[in-house]
Amino acid sequence: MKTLSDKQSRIIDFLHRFLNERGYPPTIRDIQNGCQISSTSVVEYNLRILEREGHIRRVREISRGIELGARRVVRVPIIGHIAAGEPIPVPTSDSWNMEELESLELTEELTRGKEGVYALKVKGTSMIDALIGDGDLVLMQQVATAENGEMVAVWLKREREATLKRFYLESGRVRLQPANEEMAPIYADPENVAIQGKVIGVIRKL
Amino acid sequence: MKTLSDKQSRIIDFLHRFLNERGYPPTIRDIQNGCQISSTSVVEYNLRILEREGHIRRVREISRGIELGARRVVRVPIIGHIAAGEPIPVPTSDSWNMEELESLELTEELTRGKEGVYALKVKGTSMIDALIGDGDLVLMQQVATAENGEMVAVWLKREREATLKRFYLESGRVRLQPANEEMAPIYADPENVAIQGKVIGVIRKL
DNA sequence: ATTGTATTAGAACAAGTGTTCGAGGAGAGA
DNA sequence: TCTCTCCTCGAACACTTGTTCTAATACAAT
Repeated sequence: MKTLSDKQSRIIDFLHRFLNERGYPPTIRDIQNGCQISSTSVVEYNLRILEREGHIRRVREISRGIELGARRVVRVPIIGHIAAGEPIPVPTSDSWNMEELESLELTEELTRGKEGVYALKVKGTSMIDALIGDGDLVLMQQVATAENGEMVAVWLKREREATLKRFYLESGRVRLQPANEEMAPIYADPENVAIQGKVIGVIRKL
Repeated sequence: MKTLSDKQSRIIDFLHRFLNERGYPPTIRDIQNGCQISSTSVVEYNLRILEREGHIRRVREISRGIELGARRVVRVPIIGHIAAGEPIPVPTSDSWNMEELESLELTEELTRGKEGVYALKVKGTSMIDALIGDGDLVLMQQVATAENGEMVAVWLKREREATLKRFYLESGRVRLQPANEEMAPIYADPENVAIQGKVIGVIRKL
C-alpha cells in the first residue's frame, strides 16, 4: 500500500470527521470545500486512488456513496438479568422485538458479526469466580451445543443454579471450570446441565 | 410519544437496515421502494411525522440527510498494556496518531461521549481482585485528579506496582479498595500514589 | 349531509450531485 | 529539449433527489 499524499490523508480525515458529526457521508463538493480543494475533479481523482488502494469503498452514480472501513453498528437487546438463584433468560422470538426493550449499541468489533447475540445484566456477586461482578453486562450468543473450552451460561437443574463457566465434556461427565484459574472446577452429570448460551464477551461500565 | 403507524415503523426499520448494510442513509425514493410506498410525498409526509416525534433527525434540502439516534462510532487507540511490574502507559500527543496504532471501534454507548479515552490491554492475572483477567481491555480516560470512589489506574512508586482500584482520599492517606469487596483495602501514602487515569469500562472478548 | 383531519397519488420543478472531457502545469528521467 | 506520468483546472452535462402543489380518498365527529 503506497503512502498517502497530503491531500489524500486530508480527505480520509475529513471523511471520518464528517461521517462522525453528521451521520451521513459528504458529497464530492463537501469534500472539496472541507479540504480546500480547487475542483471537484481533483476530488474525484483522489477518491479514485483511495478506492483503488482500499481505503474507501464507493457506490458509483449515487450521491454520498462513500463508505470507509466497516463501521457496522449492531443493536443488541438486553433480554433480562442473570442471578444466582434464578433461571437464565433465553431469547424467544418476541424478545427480539427491540422497540420496547432496553438495548445496547455495539460495533461489530465486539459481536464479531455473530448472529443471535443478546445481553444479560448480572445481578449480585455470584459470578465473581468468572471475573464478573454486579451490574456487568454479559454478551451471549444463542447456541444449541457448546464446544469444549467455551465459556457458557449453564443452568444446573438439580441445584437450581445459574453460572458462567468454561465447559468441558469429559468421559461421561461435565467439568465446569471457573475463569479464575485458582478456583476448583465443578463436576456435574451431563443430564443436570442445561446450556443456555455461549458467552462471547463481558462489558463493564464504570 | 404517539404509537407509530405500521408504515412508520416499517420506515424506521428500513432506515436501520439500509444504514447498517450500506453505510449511508437512503434517499426518499430508496425508502419508497424499500417500504412499498406508492409516492415520494407519502414518504415525505411520514418522515415529517417521524421527525416531529423525535425518531429521526433530518437535514433539509440535502440528499440522504437523515440521521437516526446517536450512532456515533469512536475509534479508541490501544496505547499499550498494563501488567503487574510495569509502569502504566500514559497517552502522549503522538500516541493519538491512530493510523499505525492498534485500535478499537466503539459506540458512544461505551465511551459516553468522554474525551481523551484510550484503552490498555491487561497482561497477566495481577488485576484479578478488580475482576479483570488476562487479555481484558481496560477503557481509560485521561484525567489529572480523581474523585473519591472512582476506579483509577495507579502506579505505586515505592512498590513499583501498577494496579486498578477504587480511590478514596482519607485524612492524610489514600485508601485503595479492590473491586472485589471481599478483599482487604490497601492504604498508601498520597506521595506514593500516581494516578495515571480513570477506568471507565472493561471489555472482555471471549 | 357537512366539516375536518389524516393520508395518499402523481406530477413537475429546481437544486444537488456524480461524472466526463479537453487543456494545461510540474517534475523526473532520457 | 522531449516525453512521460502525475496532478490540476474549469466547465458542462445528465441523472439524482428533496420539495411542493393540487386533487382525491377514507373515516370519524358534528
